[in-house]
Amino acid sequence: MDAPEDARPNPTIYDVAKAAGVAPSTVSRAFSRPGRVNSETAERIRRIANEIGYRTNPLARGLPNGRTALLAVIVADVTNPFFFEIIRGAEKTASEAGYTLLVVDAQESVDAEREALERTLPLVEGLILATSRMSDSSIRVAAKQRPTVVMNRVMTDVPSVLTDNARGMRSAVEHLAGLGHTSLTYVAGPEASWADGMRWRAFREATSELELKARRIGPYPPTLAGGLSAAQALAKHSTTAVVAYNDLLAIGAIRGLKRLGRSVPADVSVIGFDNIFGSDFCTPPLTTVAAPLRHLGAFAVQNLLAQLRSSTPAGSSGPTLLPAKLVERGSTAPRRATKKRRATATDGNPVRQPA
Amino acid sequence: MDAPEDARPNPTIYDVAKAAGVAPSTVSRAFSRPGRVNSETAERIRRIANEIGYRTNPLARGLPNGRTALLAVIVADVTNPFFFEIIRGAEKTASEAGYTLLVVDAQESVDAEREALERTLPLVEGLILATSRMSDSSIRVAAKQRPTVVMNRVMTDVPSVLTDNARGMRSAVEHLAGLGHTSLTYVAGPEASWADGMRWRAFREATSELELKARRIGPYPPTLAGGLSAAQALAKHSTTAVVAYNDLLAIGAIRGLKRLGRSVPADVSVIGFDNIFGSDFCTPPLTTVAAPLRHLGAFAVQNLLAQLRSSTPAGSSGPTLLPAKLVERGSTAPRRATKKRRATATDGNPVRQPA
DNA sequence: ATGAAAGCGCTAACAA
DNA sequence: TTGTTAGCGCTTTCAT
Repeated sequence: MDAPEDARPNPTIYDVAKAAGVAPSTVSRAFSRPGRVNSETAERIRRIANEIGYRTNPLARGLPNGRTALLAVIVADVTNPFFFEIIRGAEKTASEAGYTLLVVDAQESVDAEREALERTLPLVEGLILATSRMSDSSIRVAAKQRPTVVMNRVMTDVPSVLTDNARGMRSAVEHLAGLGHTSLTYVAGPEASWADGMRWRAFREATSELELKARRIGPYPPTLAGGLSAAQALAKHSTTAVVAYNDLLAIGAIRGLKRLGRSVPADVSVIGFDNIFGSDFCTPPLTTVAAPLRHLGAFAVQNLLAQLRSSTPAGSSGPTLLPAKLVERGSTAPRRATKKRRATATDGNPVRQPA
Repeated sequence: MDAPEDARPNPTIYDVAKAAGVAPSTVSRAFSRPGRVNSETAERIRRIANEIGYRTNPLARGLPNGRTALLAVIVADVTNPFFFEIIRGAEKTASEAGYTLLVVDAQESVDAEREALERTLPLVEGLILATSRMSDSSIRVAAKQRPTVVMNRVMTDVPSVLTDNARGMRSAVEHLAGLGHTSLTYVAGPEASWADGMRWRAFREATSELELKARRIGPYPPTLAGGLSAAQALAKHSTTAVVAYNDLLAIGAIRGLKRLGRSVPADVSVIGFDNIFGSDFCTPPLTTVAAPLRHLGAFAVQNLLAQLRSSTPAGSSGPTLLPAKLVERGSTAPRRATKKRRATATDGNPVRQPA
C-alpha cells in the first residue's frame, strides 16, 4: 500500500467484530439508536470497541438512511449579535438531544445563503433558517427535502417561530406616547426583511390607534453604519422619538445623532429592537423591545426534533409567537417642554470622533 | 396529508447515467474536482443532470475518500463577540475555496468541546480550534487525524495563528506609562486560557522594564459578569490603571467601577484586549489592543487549505504571529495629580442599579 | 439474539 | 476518453 503507517485508518466495525468474534451486524446493533441493546454480548462489544478506539463513522452511518445527527442553522450574518443567543439556545437544545448543530453564515447575501443551503441541506436531518432573505418558494423547496423551521418570518406551510413583533411594537409606541411624544419616526431595516415589514405595519397601526403622527425613513442596512446614515435623515426633521428596526440601527443612529449635536434622550428618544449584546452598555443604555433570543433558538430545535420523531409533514403547525418584552433603559425620556428649538445643532460641542 | 410520494429520493448518479446513456463513472467524472473534465459528453451530462435536478450527495462522495469539502471551526463560546469576526473571516475564505465552514460551539466547557470535536472531526477535512480549552495532548490527537490549526495558542507541532500578544501588551503598558501611571493591575482571564498566561507574562515583562509596579487579580471568567466581580477587587485598592485580559472583562470592570462610584477614566484608566464588537460604543469607548480578528480567521483557513493541498504533515510551520494594534479611545487618561484620595468611595453617590 | 447478504451513492483503480 | 468492477463503513432485511 502507499502510506506505510501514517494512514492508519480508524478501526471499523469489522475490526471490532473480529476482535469480539462476532458478526459485523452485531457490532452495528450494539451501537444503534433505539432500544439501546443490552445483552451481554452488546456490552462486551462496546467494551472492546472502546479499547481499540473504535468511533462510528457518521458519514458511513448516514449513507444508508439519512441519519447524520446533524442539524443546521443558517444565519443571515454571523457577525450580527442578534444571532448569538439564538445560536446558543439552539446549540444547547440540539446537543442535549444528541445532535450536532452546524452554524452556517449566509454573509447577508441571498446567493451565499442559497449556496450554503445547497451545501448543507444534504448533510443534515433538519434545518433552521434564521432570518432568511430567500424567497418563500425557495424556502418551500428546502422544506420539502428536510424538516425545516423558519425564524422571524411567517410561512403558512412551513413551521415558523418568531417574536411577537406586533405586541412588542405596540408597547414601544405606547411607552413613547406615555412620555409625551406625539410624532414618531420609524427607521426601516432592509427591504427584503420580512420582520421589517411586520414592524413597520405594527408601528403604523399602533401610532394610528393612539393618534400619533407616524413617519418612516429608510431602508437602511441593519448595521451600525446604517444607523449612522439614518441619523442624518433624522437630524433634518424635528423628530423627538424614533423606533428603529433593530438595536444595531438604533445604536448607530444614537451615535450619529450625537455627532450631529443632538442629545439622546434629551432631544430625541430612541428605541431599538432585539436587546442584543451591547445594548445595555452603549450610551445611553438602549431602551429596546427584547426578543426572546435564546428561546427562539431552543424552540426551533425542539420543533425540528419533534418533526424528526413523528415524521410529521411539517405543514401542520402554524407560526409560533414568542413574547417580546420592552426593556426600559436610558435612551428614552419625556418629551421636552420646549416647543421649537432652533439651537439644537449648536448647543454643546458636537462630539467629534474619528470614524 | 400523508406522503405517498414524499419519498421521491433525489436523483442519483445512476439516474443521470441512464438519462444520458453513459456509465455511472462517466457521470462521476463529469462532476469531479481536478481537471474539470470538458469533453462534449461531460458537458451534455452536466446539462442533463441539471435538468433532472441531480445534486451530488456529499455524504456518499465523502465515504470513499473522506473528501467532504467541509471545514470546522470550534469556538469556545459562540456567544462571545470575540469570535464573530474570526468566523466571518474564516467563512469567507472557506467558501471562496469551495468549502463549507461549520461553526461549532463548545459552550465554554472542556467536555462539550471534546464532544463537539469527536462529532465533527470525522466529518471534516480540516479543523480550526479557536481558543481551545483542551489539553495540548488532546489537540495533538485531533491534529493526527485531520489537518488542524490552533488559534490563540502556541503549539510546537501543530500550526497555530495568534495575535502578537507580547507586543500588544507592550504598547498597552507603554501607553499607560506615558499617561503617568506608575502602578498597573492586570485583571486575569480564565486559568485554562493560554492567552491569559501570555498576556500576564508580557504584562510583567513590560512593567518591569519600564519600572512600574505590577499587580494581578483574578482569575475571572472572560465575561461582563467577570468584569463586574473584578471591579470589586479593583475598588479595594488604589489602582489607577488596569489592563484586562479582554474587552468583555474590561467593559464589565468599567461598569462595576462606575457603580462603585469610581469614574473611568478620571479615577482609573482601563485597557482591554481584542477590540470586539461593542468596544467602541460602550461608555467610555474602550481603549484596547485590537486583535486582527478577521485575518486570524482567514489565515487559519488558508493554512488549512494549504495543508490539504500539499498533504503536509502539519508540523512543518511554526506559530504565526499577526500584529495587534493599540486603539486609543476614551477609557484611558492621564493619571490624576492628586496623590492619595481617600474620599473615592464616597464622592458622588454610588450609582445603584439592580444587578 | 445473532449471522449472512445486499445495498446507500459515489469514487477509483483497472481495462478496453 | 469511456466502461467495468470493486469497494468506502455502516444499516437493514432476511434467515437461522
